[in-house]
Amino acid sequence: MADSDVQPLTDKPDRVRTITDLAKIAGVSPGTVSRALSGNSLVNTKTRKKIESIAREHGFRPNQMASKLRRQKTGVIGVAIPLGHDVRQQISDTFFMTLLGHLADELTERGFDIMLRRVIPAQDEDWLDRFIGSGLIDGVIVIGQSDQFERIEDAADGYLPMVVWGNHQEGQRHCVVGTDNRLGGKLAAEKLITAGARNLAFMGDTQALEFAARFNGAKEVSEKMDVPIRALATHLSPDRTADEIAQHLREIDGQVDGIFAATDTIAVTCLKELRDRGIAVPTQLKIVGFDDLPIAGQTVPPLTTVRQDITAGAKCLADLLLRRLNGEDTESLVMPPHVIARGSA
Amino acid sequence: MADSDVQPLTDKPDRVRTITDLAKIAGVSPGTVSRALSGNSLVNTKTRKKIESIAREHGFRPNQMASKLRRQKTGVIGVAIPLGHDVRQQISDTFFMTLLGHLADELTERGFDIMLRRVIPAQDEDWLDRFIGSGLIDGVIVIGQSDQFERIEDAADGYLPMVVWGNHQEGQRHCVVGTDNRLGGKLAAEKLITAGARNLAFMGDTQALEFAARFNGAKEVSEKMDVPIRALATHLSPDRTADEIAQHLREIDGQVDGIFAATDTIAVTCLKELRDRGIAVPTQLKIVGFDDLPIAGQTVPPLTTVRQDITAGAKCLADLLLRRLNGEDTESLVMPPHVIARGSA
DNA sequence: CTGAAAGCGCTAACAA
DNA sequence: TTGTTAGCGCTTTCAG
Repeated sequence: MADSDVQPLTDKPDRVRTITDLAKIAGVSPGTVSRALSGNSLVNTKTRKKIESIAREHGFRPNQMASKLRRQKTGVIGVAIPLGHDVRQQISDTFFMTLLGHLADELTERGFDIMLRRVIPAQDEDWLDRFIGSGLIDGVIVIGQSDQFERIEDAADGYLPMVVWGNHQEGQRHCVVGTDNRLGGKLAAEKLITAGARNLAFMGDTQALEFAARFNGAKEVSEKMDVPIRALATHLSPDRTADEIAQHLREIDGQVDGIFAATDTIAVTCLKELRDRGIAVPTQLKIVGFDDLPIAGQTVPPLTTVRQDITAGAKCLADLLLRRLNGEDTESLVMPPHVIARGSA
Repeated sequence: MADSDVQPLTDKPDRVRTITDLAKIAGVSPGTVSRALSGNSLVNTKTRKKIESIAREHGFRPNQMASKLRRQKTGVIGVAIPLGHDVRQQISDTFFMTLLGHLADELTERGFDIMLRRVIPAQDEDWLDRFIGSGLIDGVIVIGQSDQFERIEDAADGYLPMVVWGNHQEGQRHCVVGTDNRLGGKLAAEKLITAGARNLAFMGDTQALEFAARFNGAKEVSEKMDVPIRALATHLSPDRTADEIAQHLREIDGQVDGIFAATDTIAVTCLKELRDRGIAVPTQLKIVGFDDLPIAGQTVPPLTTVRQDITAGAKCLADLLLRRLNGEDTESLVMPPHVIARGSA
């Protein structure tokens, strides 16, 4: 007689939360409810209809956590964005966010949910294994290798369903999708030199693998053509980057006549800075970017850049991951970059 | 003698997957392992050290799904992006993705994971209740009301831990964070008129609540100032939008001298189109955007726009959600917009 | 301080 | 076709 007659006001009395509640109301066993609601198994049509209608009536939603635990399948893909070489680089980086957007479209399309995790490797050595071993996800997509190449390699040895967006290196063990950055760098340098530049600078953070490859490609061409090229370090942190770039441009004033920017974002900032300082592009200084973000077509002059196909990249990441989820040991995929010639070089 | 002596080659013999495996090795009970690893409970220091070292040695990671199920807390925040009024609008929309990025930063900072879900309400009536009732998340942030205002209202009645990015309406029941779109619209129209425009057009999809409010604000000012304003519909789908805008600009040629673009993205496209057609901004035609995306400062002429503080917005969303997670029934938060005067008006 | 035991809510054999 | 039962791997009383 203690509290059985006290109707708690906060709870609706007939709230059906579990499959067992529902089973009681329907006068069947929990197993039958489970089968009826999951659709595939063999259940009498009449029983199923009844159960479905009761479920609808009471707004019943099965607890996915329990289901996932039991079935040992989550239907969730983890997406990790390691912020390694520059802790201040935010997840809000344009290229990565755009890729993430397309990835979300692709994975949703195929019925997967996405668990997004921003990771700062410096603060958490074990980030990848922890994510993989968490039991929360069926597979993982890593967006950007940052400075975590070795850690990713290690994880790949014992874990198949992982695909990485990034740079490809001869003989690497993890499955990567990305643009041929080295080739992209070559194309950029060629474009600048063809356009008449005779003293080049690369602007970007060469600690990041992909950027380093772009620089190396450009360097190869420069050396062959006997044109000097220097590297100017920038950081991706959006608040400091503009100042750094301005600083660099001041230092190289008059010496350099061709800039290869590691990303369109950097290129656009250069463009603006040069305009402010009254330096004409492309007559006095030529610029080539990388990525071909939507903004590239909108600047003045429009940015000549090396295109990465983000949409195709996202599709490939999803495709390969799904195949790996099925046990296939897929090859990496390196996509060819293309120069988009606009007005800046 | 059946299979106990058969060592399966696919499994490492000493793989420790469960807390029970670990307990056996350590010679303690599973309960003790759980306590030792979760840190908070009272366990003999020596026992704890031993368990921790065995765990490390075998690379043990506790299964989070099981833990979450048992504790009835997930540590996961759902982020839903409804794509209602325009199915073709991709999740890759710049403003939303930027907001998502900052949100990810905020929530990660506070120890939450993020479950991202792109939703097409037209295909799934029940999207919000399903997400909420899934047992997968502790709370939900909806980015953009799209055309789902009523559904969100309904869900809010029975579910506290939800915060929405969007427009605020007098007397609404769900907790929203957003910019005062109506005021923003007023400011934009005032700016255009002050700059000398005498015939305005609003460019954007007025089916979306937020955009409608921006338009209405602008209309209020126009009417008071006796300046005509017309609405030109666009869609957010990135591939079609440019053509639509070009079409509109052709139609209004010579009649309109001030454009209020619903977003910076639209404004930038206008700018480019006008430049291609040799129409001078701001002399012949003035333009004001909305959002103040990074790109706004980089165009030629730099875009005059109405600023929404995305970073602050993300912080607020996270703050309010956390307070709601603690049972507090928080108020909505409407942030004031600011005109950023640059060159286009 | 530690062990035993009872579930979190669901699914999948195995029986009936 | 349906009910029963035994867990998925973890946490948390309750005893000791």
